[in-house]
Amino acid sequence: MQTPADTSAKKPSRIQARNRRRILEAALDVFSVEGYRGATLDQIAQASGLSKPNILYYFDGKEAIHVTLLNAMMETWVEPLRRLDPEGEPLEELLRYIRRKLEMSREYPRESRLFANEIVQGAPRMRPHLEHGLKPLVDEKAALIARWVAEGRLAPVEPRHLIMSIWATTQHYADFEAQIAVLMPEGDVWDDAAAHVEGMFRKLLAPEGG
Amino acid sequence: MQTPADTSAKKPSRIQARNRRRILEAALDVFSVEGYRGATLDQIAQASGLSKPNILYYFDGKEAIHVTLLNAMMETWVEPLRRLDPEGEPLEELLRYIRRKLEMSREYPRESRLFANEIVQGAPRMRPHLEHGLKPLVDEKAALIARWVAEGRLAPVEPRHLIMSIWATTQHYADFEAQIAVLMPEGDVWDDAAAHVEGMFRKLLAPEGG
DNA sequence: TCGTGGCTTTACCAAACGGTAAAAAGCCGG
DNA sequence: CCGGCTTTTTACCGTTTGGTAAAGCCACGA
Repeated sequence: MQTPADTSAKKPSRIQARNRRRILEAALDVFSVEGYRGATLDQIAQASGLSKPNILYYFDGKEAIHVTLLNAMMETWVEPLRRLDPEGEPLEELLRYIRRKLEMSREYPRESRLFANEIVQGAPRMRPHLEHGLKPLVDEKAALIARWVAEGRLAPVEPRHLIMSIWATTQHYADFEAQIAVLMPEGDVWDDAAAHVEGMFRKLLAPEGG
Repeated sequence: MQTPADTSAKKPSRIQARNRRRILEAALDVFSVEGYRGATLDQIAQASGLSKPNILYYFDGKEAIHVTLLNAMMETWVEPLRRLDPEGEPLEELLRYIRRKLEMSREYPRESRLFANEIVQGAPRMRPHLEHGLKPLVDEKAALIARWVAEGRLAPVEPRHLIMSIWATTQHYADFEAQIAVLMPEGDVWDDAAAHVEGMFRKLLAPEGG
């Protein structure tokens, strides 16, 4: 009786799980390239190998697919920041965070572009999530960094702008991949990027004349 | 006899110039938010105050408007990099470039987002321009920076990744404005950004223990 | 063997899309 | 105030869009 479209139902069958995964996989391909408005259900249908009505059997509509993708992604996306440890050594904690962030850009470029599209276009479907999910976390971690700076364990830096710089430099390699591919010579772009970014933030954050 | 749609014609009348400007202005609003596929001629028509057929009287189609915007923009967009002076003092030249770049993000956020949309979505209509217009310029300036580094007038840095970092950090404030607006406390975001970014790259680039 | 419930397809729809033809309305020098 | 042009509007067109109704398919327990 109840359709698999409403996630509140109890146990998804094996086939439901498989098809929902296939749809989300295909939708990630399409949304991350075309953006929400530019993507079409027909593209997602073709990419997933399912028919359009069949897709609407598993999801309540185009927007539901998009929202599902964004939510699922944000979980893992902010994980690295959440793991920034107040008990750890400040510089090493931040460098580890930066490394992890760059690694995620390399491993999940589609997710990064999905997010980039949503934000560039004004975050119409994510602003609540930003305000109630991301902002408190950023506030918390910014306060932590500010404490580290006050204790002289980090060079003086504006915490929020530091975080912005980290996001900007790391996600750039995924979001602007098309540009990178044209401008960078063949070779280990990601390895060079890791070395460059880590060196850059090490210089910025190292306390004293370390 | 000839329609104003083909730019190869001689003199545009006063009214042609005015309406083409109005269309491009409106189209910039729409394309920079929705991306190419997400934008519609009806939106542009409504935003410009002209009717849809009237818009197609001045431009050969949706794509022609988009291409016109991108070309017009790229001119001014790479200006700052082009002005990087081989005769100048390396650190000051680069910091001036960074300042100018951030200024442009503040002054032309729509243009930045137009570009961001195009690149995130794979640069389908701009790859030729990237290869034949931007790449040679980047190659030239990367060589210049490499020379400065070799001469010991800059701290060792990978030139191309340096340029990427500059673009990433400066454009981020325009492209992800929706996120910035949520996460940053009220106040001079742009002024703080300028101080942060300049300080960051000064530390990165200053030669020796300067 | 027969349902019965979960899954899939076929055949649609109204609205929105980019674009066109041609008539109507301005505009302006003579 | 007229004739010829540029500009604008009206009325469309074929296609694509997100979405729906309903019939068909399929495995499996009684």
